[in-house]
Amino acid sequence: MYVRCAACPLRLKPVFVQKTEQEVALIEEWKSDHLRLSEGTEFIHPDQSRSELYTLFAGWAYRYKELSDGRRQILNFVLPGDLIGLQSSMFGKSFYGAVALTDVELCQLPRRKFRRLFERMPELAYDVTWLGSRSESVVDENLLTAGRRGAAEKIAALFASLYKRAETLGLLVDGVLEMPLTQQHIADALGLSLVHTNKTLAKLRAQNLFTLAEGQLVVKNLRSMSRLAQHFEEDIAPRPII
Amino acid sequence: MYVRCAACPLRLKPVFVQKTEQEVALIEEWKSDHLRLSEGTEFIHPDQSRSELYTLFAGWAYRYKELSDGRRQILNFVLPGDLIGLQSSMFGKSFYGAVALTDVELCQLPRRKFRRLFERMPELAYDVTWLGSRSESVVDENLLTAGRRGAAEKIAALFASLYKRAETLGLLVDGVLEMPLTQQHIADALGLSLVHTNKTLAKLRAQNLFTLAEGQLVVKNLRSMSRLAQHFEEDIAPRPII
DNA sequence: CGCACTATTGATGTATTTCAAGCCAAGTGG
DNA sequence: CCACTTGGCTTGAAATACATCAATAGTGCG
Repeated sequence: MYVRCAACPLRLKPVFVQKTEQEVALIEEWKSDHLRLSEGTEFIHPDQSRSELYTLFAGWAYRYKELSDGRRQILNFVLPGDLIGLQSSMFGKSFYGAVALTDVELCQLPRRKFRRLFERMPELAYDVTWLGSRSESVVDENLLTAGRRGAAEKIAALFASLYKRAETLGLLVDGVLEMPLTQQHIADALGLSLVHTNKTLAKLRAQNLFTLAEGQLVVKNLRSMSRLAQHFEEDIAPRPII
Repeated sequence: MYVRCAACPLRLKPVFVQKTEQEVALIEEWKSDHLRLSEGTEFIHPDQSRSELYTLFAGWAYRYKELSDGRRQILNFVLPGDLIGLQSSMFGKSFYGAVALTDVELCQLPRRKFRRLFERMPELAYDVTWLGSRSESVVDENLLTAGRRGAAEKIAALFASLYKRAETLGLLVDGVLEMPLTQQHIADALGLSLVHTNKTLAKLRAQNLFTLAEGQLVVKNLRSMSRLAQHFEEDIAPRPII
């Protein structure tokens, strides 16, 4: 059940910076729990203060904010190896919520030990900062998408970006990405209505750049897809994992 | 000309965590230059690697990204005390650009000393991470705005947010905020066209929630403004400054 | 079976963009 | 001094992208 960092299969993937045994031992010392949550569980609540810092070990999640009348914006999707909950660790409360998109496993890193990290484990502290920075760069790109891309470009940019991230993580099986998003999630991530998302998806499918059925995404021509989206950023590798 | 950290007036403001003399000395040791740039200068260039880490000492700036056909999205506005350039310090290159909106002064913090910060000055490293997190939370909110607020709400949210930030910084003079944004900047920050921004501004002015003329913004009813925008976040204080 | 959730499609309404023109103030070169 | 440009702001009209309303259909589930 419990996954020890020393025996962690995720951190062995080539995307990640490989740590020494000693470093891994430090991380293991920090890690306080290995959580398994089922699909749909909200594990960080807006405006509340209970949440810890987590590394997503398996599954997908997303961060979101919403307006008081219910309009919802997904800020970014969280994939294995990503750190989540840094803001609440620093400010004591979270301005966003986070929800498991599939069943997930989370490595819990208690925030009460967070402050001392900077004195005792500077390497790790650096990695936390690095991951926080990368997370911001993802949100930057999503803001560009929401603000300045048209509906078709938005969808293309989202798919291109997820596909590239999944590829770096070795998550593609014969080019197929198991993508647990409903059209409502896609709409909420892109700032579109559900109906318009559906119609734009239909038009895009006709262009034959990708196939998407039953949660299986295959991008057949990543180059054209990226061109359509004007999306040219690659995922950063190697990167740290905690 | 050169502003020594020990004699820095900015850090004395009540918004900021007051540091001990010793801590300030450490910051001063890190600081390598005090730059003065004129309005319009781009001091961080997308995809390039020359930029350092900076604290904005005086003036306004903004971060932006753009698509290859010229569509531009302003990611956030940078006010005195804000840290900028963290991404380039971590990744070696920047995915965004940064431009001075007014004449500005920047405290330059060379990134070659950045890594060692974590070993030698853990307090400072913590503050850097803190400021990085806050920066992300600002972008989060801007993404919510771009994705899910209508035009009038967008403008109201932007003005409410800037006004609140300025207030915490003590930048208001008799309730007047000297705001160096053109309508094009507002449009680019909100994901609107210039024309629609202008027309929406006209409609909003008719509602008498604020006045804006010649770069002087006065929010007459911040409560109503925030309600219209559904913007309820306060700026975080006290906060660190480097 | 009924219920909830997801995808789909057509019709209609509206928000926003684009195009086009004009205005004003400030700067610049003759 | 003027003629001329430039940047920012403003306005109207037309085009379009996107949202909303409404209805249907398939799927899994208690």
